Amino acid sequence: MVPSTDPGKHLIAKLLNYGPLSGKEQSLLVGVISSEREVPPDTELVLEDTSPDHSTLMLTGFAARYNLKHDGLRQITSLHLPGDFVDLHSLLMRPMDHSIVALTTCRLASVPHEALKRLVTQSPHLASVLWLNTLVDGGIHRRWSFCLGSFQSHQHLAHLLCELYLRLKQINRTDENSFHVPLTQAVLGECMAITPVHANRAVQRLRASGLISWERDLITIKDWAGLVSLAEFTPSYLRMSDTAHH
Amino acid sequence: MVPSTDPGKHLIAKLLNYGPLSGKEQSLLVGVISSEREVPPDTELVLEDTSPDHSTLMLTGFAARYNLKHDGLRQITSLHLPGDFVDLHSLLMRPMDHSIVALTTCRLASVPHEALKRLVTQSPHLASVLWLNTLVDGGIHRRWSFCLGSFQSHQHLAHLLCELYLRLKQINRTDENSFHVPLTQAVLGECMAITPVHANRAVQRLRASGLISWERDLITIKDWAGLVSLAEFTPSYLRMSDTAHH
DNA sequence: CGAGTATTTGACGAAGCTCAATACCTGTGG
DNA sequence: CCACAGGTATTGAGCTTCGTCAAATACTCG
Repeated sequence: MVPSTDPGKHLIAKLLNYGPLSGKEQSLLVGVISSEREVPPDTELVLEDTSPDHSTLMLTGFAARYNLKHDGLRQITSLHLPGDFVDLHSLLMRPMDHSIVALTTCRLASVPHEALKRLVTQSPHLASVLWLNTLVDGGIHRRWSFCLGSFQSHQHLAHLLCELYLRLKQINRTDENSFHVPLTQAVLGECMAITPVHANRAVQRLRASGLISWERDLITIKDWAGLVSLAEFTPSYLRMSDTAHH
Repeated sequence: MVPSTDPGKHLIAKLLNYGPLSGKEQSLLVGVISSEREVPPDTELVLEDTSPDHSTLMLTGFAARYNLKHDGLRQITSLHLPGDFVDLHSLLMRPMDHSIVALTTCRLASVPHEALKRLVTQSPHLASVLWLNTLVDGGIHRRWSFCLGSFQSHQHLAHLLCELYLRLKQINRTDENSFHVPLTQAVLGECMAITPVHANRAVQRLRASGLISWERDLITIKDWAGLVSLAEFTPSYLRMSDTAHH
């Protein structure tokens, strides 16, 4: 397997949104990234109740945190894109209180906890940047709770698409107003706590409203302002300093 | 106003669950707690889009984080009890992406961000403990998302009661199997994203099942195992080392 | 007692679920 | 090139949970 030219690229880009990082800090951080590997869809990356000794960084693909209900229903509590740590919190908070699964083929890297601990002890600034990274995570969780509680399915889907568009734009995975979301409607339903059938109806409602088009896994936003308005979307919770809001 | 005998008491007790703290670390932390005050119910403690220069610690009472939908609906995304920082994250993540309100009369203390920053720079261990505190917060958010998405109202309420019982027990605010929750059913409904009418039906369903009794603001758990089972409650996400599980 | 708030109850409507069937899409082997 | 298989998307009909609206009861404090 050929290693990525720059495994820390997306991570650094994201962290730079949160504040400046010296060249030294960047190289310290990139220096602890190792064990690059690729996994097929549906690979369980981290299981509930385990205590990993490393954190996993996404290089390519989509992954999700989830919890299972006793009847087998899977509730996805967050989606992860390239540049995201799927389990940075496992550094301090063990064992895991949820599982993590690759939703597509994913290229991953590992960061040993031991190396991370050395890093945050030696550099209070890097520590605060990583802390902030987990805080933004928490902010996204709050927003998902808000959406789960407050929105009807089509509004919720609109919000999810707004969030995904900006997060993908941040890592250069958008093209104009289009982006690829290689997830089934069933998986999106698991994010929004609705059935595949109803997720489909939400998709069709957004299509019919003229706000988006959606063919295969390619989503095109035809009316960003309209989508934002429908979703009551306010991007500040994503902490992107430079988001081009069209 | 008479100051508390020990404003940091509940906070320290909670943090000790996460790991040992030296006497010096404890006194450093307690040392930055100041500006004790009391506010009446419905006081807005922190407003969305503002950037506080201090974090607020709960000494007594109940408070909540919330977001507003455009139609005025208030979605509560977390509840805060004595010993909780309601906005520790505001240290690094500004401006606020949600508001915070006192649900009852609350006694509060402030911790200047400047002092906190000095603390976490000087003591990597205190930094990691405070980081972990925010991570547990995030874990609670994930669990609330899970409950919002997966449970029917009575199960969700059962889960909320399990969580409140343990969190109150941790700060010695329980008596045997009873505890006071001075919140209206309408407010509990805002936590679970259901209407007051439906929240009431959930309460009655739990009463009818014989799992709890509930008079005024006094809730008594008559069958902990049954409540836990109904709620599919697993307390690990609260990170209480010493929780007596009955 | 009386006003204001909180809880409770009932009848009906709406959002989303279940079940079942159908269409579509992609890759595979013949 | 076609037929097929498996997964994904789509559609429809009936059902459940929860919302809406309205009214009645109970509790709290002055």
